[in-house]
Amino acid sequence: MKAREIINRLKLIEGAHLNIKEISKLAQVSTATVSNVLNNSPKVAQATRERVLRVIRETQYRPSTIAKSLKVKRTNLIGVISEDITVFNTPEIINGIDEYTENHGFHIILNNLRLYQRLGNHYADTAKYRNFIAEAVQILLSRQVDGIIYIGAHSRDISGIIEHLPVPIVYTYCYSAGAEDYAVNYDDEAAAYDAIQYLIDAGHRKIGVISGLYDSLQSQARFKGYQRALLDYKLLFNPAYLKAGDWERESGHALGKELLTLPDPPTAIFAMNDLMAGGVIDAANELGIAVPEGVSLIGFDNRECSKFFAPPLTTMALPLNEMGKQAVQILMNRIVGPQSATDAHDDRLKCTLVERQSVAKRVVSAAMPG
Amino acid sequence: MKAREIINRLKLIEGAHLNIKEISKLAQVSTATVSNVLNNSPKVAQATRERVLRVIRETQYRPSTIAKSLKVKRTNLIGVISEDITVFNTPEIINGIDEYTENHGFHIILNNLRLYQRLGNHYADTAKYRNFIAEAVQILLSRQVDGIIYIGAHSRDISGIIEHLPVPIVYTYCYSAGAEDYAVNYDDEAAAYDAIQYLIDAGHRKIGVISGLYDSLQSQARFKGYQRALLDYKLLFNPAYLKAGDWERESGHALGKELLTLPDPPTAIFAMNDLMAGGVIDAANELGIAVPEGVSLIGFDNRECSKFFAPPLTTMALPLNEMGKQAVQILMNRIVGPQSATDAHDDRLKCTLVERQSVAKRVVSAAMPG
DNA sequence: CTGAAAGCGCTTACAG
DNA sequence: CTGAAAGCGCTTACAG
Repeated sequence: MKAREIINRLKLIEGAHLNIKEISKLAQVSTATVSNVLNNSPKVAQATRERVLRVIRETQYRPSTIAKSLKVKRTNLIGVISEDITVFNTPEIINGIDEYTENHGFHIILNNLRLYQRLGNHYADTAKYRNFIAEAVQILLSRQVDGIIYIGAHSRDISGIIEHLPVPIVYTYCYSAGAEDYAVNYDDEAAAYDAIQYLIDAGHRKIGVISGLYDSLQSQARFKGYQRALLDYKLLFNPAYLKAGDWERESGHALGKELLTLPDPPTAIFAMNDLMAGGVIDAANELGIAVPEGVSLIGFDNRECSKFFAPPLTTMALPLNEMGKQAVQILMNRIVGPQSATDAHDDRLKCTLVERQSVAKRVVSAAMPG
Repeated sequence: MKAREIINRLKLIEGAHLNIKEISKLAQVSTATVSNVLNNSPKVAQATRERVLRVIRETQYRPSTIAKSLKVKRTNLIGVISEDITVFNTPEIINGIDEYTENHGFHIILNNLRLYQRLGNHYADTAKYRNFIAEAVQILLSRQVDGIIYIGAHSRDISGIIEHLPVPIVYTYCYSAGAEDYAVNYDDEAAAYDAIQYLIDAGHRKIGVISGLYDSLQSQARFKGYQRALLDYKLLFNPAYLKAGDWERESGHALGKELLTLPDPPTAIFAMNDLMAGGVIDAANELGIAVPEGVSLIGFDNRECSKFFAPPLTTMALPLNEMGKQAVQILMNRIVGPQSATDAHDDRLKCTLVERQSVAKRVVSAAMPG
C-alpha cells in the first residue's frame, strides 16, 4: 500500500509533522477537500470524506492550529491574567474557566503576575503594578488571544488600569467601573445578609460582627447586609457589637476577646473571614467559652482550613468556580457578538452557606418575629 | 505628516491590527528590513533602524506571534497539563514554571484535567484517566507547543500513560520510569531523615511515626529516611511506635491516641502529612496532653492550614516553586538541544523544615551520641 | 546594507 | 462535489 510506505518513511524523520498537502496527496484529493472534511463541511461526498478520514486516522494527522488561526484570524485562545495564582481564590476560578473553555474548543494561555511574590505587601504600589499588567496585556495581544479574563487577588477597583483594548476583557474578583467593562463577582451584601439571617433563624438576637479593613469595599457591602438583616427582623443595631478588624487572625483574636468580655456579650459572632473566625476561636478557648455552646460563630470564604477548625467552621462559600464560568461565558458572548446586551456589566453571584458545627440553636421567646 | 494620516485612518477601523507590510510602507523600507529590526538583526543601518522603530512606536505595532510561529516552527509555548489545579501543590508549581518562562520569552498554555472533579475518589480509574490525558496531549500538540510539563495531583508512577511524543515532556509531582523520561520531585527519604534528625537533635529518643497509606511510594521512602536516621544515631527501632495511617485527619486522631496511650509513649511524633498531624493534636487535646510540652509533633507538606494549628505546626515544606522552575528548565534544555546530558532523569529536590512551635527541646543524658 | 520572492500550513471564495 | 489559487503575517536565504 502506497500510503503505508510514505507514512513509514515519514515516521523515520524525527518528530515529523504531516501537513495538509501530504494528506491530500495520500488521499488523492485537493487540500481544499481535506480542509473541508476537517471542518465538517457538508459539501464533500461521503465516499471522499471516508477516504480522507482514513488517511487522517492512519497517519495520525493533527492539523496545525497555528496555521488555521493565521488564516481565520481567530485563535480560540483566551488570555488569563491572574494577579497571583497562589492566592486561594484563583485556582478555583481558573478551574471554572477551564471547564467552560474546554467544552467550547477554546484554550487558556496563562499570565501570572505573581504580585505578592514581586511586590510583597506593597501590592498596592500602583506604578509597578500598572507596568506588570500592561506588559501582560501586550504579550497576550501579540499572541492574538481572542479575549482576556483578569483575575484579581482580592476584590478591589482597578478601573482605568487597562486601557482600551482591541479584544474584549472581563474582570473577576475585582471591579472595573468603566462603562464598557464587565466584571463578575460575588454578592457581598446578600452573603452577609444570609449569614445574619441564618444566625437569627437559629434564635440569636445579639449578633456581634468583626469586619475586615473598614474602608474596603467588601467590609462596607457586608456591613450593609448585616444592617439590612437587622432591620428586616426588627433587631436593634448595637454599635458595641461592631468591631473593625484587618482580615488577619490576630485581629479576630483581639476583637473576639473584646466582644466576649462585654458586660452583655453577643451570643453569636459573624467574622468577615475565616482567618478572623479562627482568631475568635482562640479567644473563646482562652476565656473558657465553648464554641458553639457558649458563642456561635460564622465565617466567610470557606477557606480550606476552616473545616479543620475545632469546631469545624460554618462559613459562607464563595462561588469561585461559577465566577470563572460566568466570566468566560460573558467573554465568549462578546467575542462572537460584541453587542450581546443581555449580560450584566456588574454581575454578582450568590454565595452559599456551608453548615458545619460552629453555630448552635437558641430557644427564643415566641413573641419574636421571623 | 503622511504616517500620521494613515495611522489615524487605521485607528478608525475597529480593532484594526497593523501588519508588517503596512509598517514597511510607512517606514519606506521592505518588510525584510522591518523583520530584521524586530529581531535585532545587526545587519540594518542605524538610521534605518531608528526610522522603523519610530514608526513601530507611533503605530503601537505588535507583531503577530502566530505568523512568526508558523514560519519559524517554534511557538515558545509550553503546554502545562495539571491533573487538578485545585490541589494544594499545583498553583505553586505553576508559579515556579511561570516565573522561569516569563524571563525566557516562553508562555504557558494550561490544560487542567480536573481529575478530582470529574473522577471524584475514583481518580485512579486508569481507563478514563488515560483518555483525558491523551486528549489533552493531542490538543496541546495541535497547538504546536514546544514541550509539555505534566503536574501530578499526588506523587505516583504514571509510566506508560503518555506514549512517544514529538516534543519533550517532563513530569513533576509524579514519576515516570521510562528510560527517556524526566521527572522532578522532592526527596521524601531525605526529608524524613531531616525531620527525624531535627527531633533527635532536640533531645528526643522515643519517636513515633504515623505514615500515610502504607503502600504508597512516599510512605515507603519516608519510612526509609526514618530508619536511616535511627540507624545513624544508634537508636533502636520500636515497631510499636510505627502506625500506618491513610493521610486523613481522622487517622492521625485515632493513631495518635494509640501512640499516646502506650505504656511507654513516644515523646515526639512524626506525622507524614499536616492533616494527620492535626489529628494528633486533636488526640492530645482529648487526652489532656499539651503540644509540645507533653509530646512534640512534626508534620509534612507545610499546608497553609498548618500555621493555624494550635500550636502552629513545625513541618517539612515542599520545594514546589523550585520543582516548577527545575521542570521547565530541564524542558527548555531539551527543547533547544535534545541531548543536554547533564540533567538528571529523576531529580529530587530538598525539602526545608519550617520551624514553628510544635516541637520542644528535651534534656538528654550526656552519654547519648549525636 | 536592502529588497524581491518564496514559503510556513492552513482556509475560502471562485470556477468548473 | 472538487480543485487551483490567493492570501493570512511573518522570516529567510539569496541577489544585488
